[in-house]
Amino acid sequence: MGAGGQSRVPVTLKDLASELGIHPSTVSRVLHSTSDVARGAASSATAQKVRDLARERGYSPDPQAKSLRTRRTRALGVIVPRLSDIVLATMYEGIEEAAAENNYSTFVMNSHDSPDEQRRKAEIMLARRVDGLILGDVHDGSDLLPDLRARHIPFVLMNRRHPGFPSATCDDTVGGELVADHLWQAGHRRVSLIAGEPYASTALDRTAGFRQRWQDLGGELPDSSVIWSRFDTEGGKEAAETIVAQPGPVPTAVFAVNDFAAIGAMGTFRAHGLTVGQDIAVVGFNDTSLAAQLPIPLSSVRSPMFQIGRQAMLMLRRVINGEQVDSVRMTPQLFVRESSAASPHRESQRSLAS
Amino acid sequence: MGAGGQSRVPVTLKDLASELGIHPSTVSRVLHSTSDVARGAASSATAQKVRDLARERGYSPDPQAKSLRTRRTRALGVIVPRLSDIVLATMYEGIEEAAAENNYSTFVMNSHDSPDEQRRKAEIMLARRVDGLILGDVHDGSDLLPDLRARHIPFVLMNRRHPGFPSATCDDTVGGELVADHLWQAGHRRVSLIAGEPYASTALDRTAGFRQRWQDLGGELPDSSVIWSRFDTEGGKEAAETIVAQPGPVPTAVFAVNDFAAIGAMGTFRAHGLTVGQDIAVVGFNDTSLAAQLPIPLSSVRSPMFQIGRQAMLMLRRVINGEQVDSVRMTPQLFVRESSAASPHRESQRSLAS
DNA sequence: TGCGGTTACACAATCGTTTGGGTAAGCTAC
DNA sequence: GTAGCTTACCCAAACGATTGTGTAACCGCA
Repeated sequence: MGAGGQSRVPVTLKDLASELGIHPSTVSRVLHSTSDVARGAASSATAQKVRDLARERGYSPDPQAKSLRTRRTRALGVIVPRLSDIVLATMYEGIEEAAAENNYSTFVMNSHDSPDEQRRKAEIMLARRVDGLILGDVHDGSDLLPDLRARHIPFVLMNRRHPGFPSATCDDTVGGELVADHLWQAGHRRVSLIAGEPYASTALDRTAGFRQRWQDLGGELPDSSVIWSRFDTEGGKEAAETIVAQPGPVPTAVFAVNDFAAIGAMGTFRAHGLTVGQDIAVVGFNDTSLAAQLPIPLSSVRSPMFQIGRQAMLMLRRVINGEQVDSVRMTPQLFVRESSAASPHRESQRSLAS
Repeated sequence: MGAGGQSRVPVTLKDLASELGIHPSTVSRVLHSTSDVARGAASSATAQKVRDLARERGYSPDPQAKSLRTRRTRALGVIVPRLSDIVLATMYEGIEEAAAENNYSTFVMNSHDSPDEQRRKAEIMLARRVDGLILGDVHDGSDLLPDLRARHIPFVLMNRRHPGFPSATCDDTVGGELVADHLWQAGHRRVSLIAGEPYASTALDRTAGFRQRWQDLGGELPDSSVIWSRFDTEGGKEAAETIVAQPGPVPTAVFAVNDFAAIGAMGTFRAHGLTVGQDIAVVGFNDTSLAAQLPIPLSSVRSPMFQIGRQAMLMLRRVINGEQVDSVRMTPQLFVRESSAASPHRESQRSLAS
């Protein structure tokens, strides 16, 4: 039987009203009024009877009818490249938690990082009349954003930022700087970057942060040492192949802007006879739950993914309520593990066995 | 601007009707009729004018108004333990694809594998008046299921099955058998299982399938060699600690019913000086994208996660339409990689260095 | 006694669709 | 010429909530 008792056809305001011999509008006002005294709507005795009966019958207002009248659905649309990316999935968990706390529900869709799909999915969400959108897959120079703004649609960005629009992100620039400091202090001088997708602000900022700090420290980072790649293991693998195939000595350290790319790269290095953590240092980004658990634990920059999701939802709520909001950039933290704990070998001019 | 042209306040049937000087109901019938001749509702000339104007104004019917009238929301509820589990996230991608193809939208929520939360989230979904539920987190002996059935709520199970209810799953029993065959043929005789959570049919079936086949082959598998654990890396790590701490020789092979548990276990074995793939074979389950890319590539049973998600959605659609459906169990496939490619050492009675 | 002010409700319109039932006009058939 | 059938529409009642505007009844008070 449980708490619900809800039958197939839900009970309506009218049902409650006729059972109590009063008008539906009175029931509505009682159940609706935030203050516990139903302000001028009903006597406290009636109010109590209404509330008791509502509870007993398991009344829950029909959201469709409510939305029709109020023009608010209390539903949000979330668009991410793919939910099977644990980074976005974790952010979504933050969104869901904050949404549930605020009586919002969320639709999620995958755009596979394709601008066309992104637009299509956004239109589907809007056709559903969501109250606002959280976009987790903005591309550099997207034309969807100004479009949405022109149509006065409430939205915020998540994970990736875009100038002129509110976003909840990790401070990726700082994240890149942390890695530069760490590798420099460990004595590395010859490094390569697995830089991610050039249309994503995460990749751009992490790379830029690293590069700027590295150069400030006196390091060199030629363009050829910055390899753009996909964010997954396959992308990291390919980038690592490129790195080992380049003329000259192999770098003593590699910074991959994503843990999965880092894992892919580790596999490749190992296949080429390099021991990660000894012959070559590897640092990832996001500190996904896997990083610390890998056979060779991976150094990684922890970004507060769950909190970013929460923030994004809370920001969107404020945008929906017509408030002005500022972007937030949450501070990351570097966790150094075995994959980059050692200093580079002296005889680091060694070339590959293969 | 763009394809939409949709302004802030969407255009309604009445808008179109008054602009054409006809009645809203006529417009509705024209836009509604599936056959391209609007059956008796309007002349083909009028019908064409209606369709043209609808397209031009970017009309899209208000789903709330429609639902209010039709008592169907074309929304589905999906409940999973957690979306940051790539297995469930991948299944969800399958659901989303199939849902989009059928003009359904989906709400997803995380239950964290807690029966209380599962029930709470289900009630939230039902309060939203979803047309049906996909449950990806059923526990053995759940009382929610009969409850939902008594309330005539359409639902299907996904990933985990439960006797008497329709589900889309991997054939986990076969999966376990595949691993037993593989390890037996490779010459292993002393194995341990990292068996997962005992309330999940996935864990139970994979374990049972392995165990049955192993015994059929003439192997022994004492209860003490079956370690129940969480599905994540941490769980795998702890289970592996238990295994190496047990009296007697370390097993030559370990089957973890989940890739993440397998990865955690690999880390532990390595920390104990065992080389995975040489001193100890490890096999995982699900063949997540990571498995093949690990520094030591992980043997794993591939379950068609995406297809399971698709199937679940298609089954639910049929349940919603009042059809009778049977459970589907999709066939898994074993991929043997370095982590279990070698045969056990001769002098496998060796004990740990630590 | 009568007046103004509250209290405690009821009434009805409205949101945007869908859908069962009209009905007027035109045509066919006899 | 009219019965009967189509064609091409219109009308109005829902669906379940919210909300602006009545309005009786009652109270206090002069």
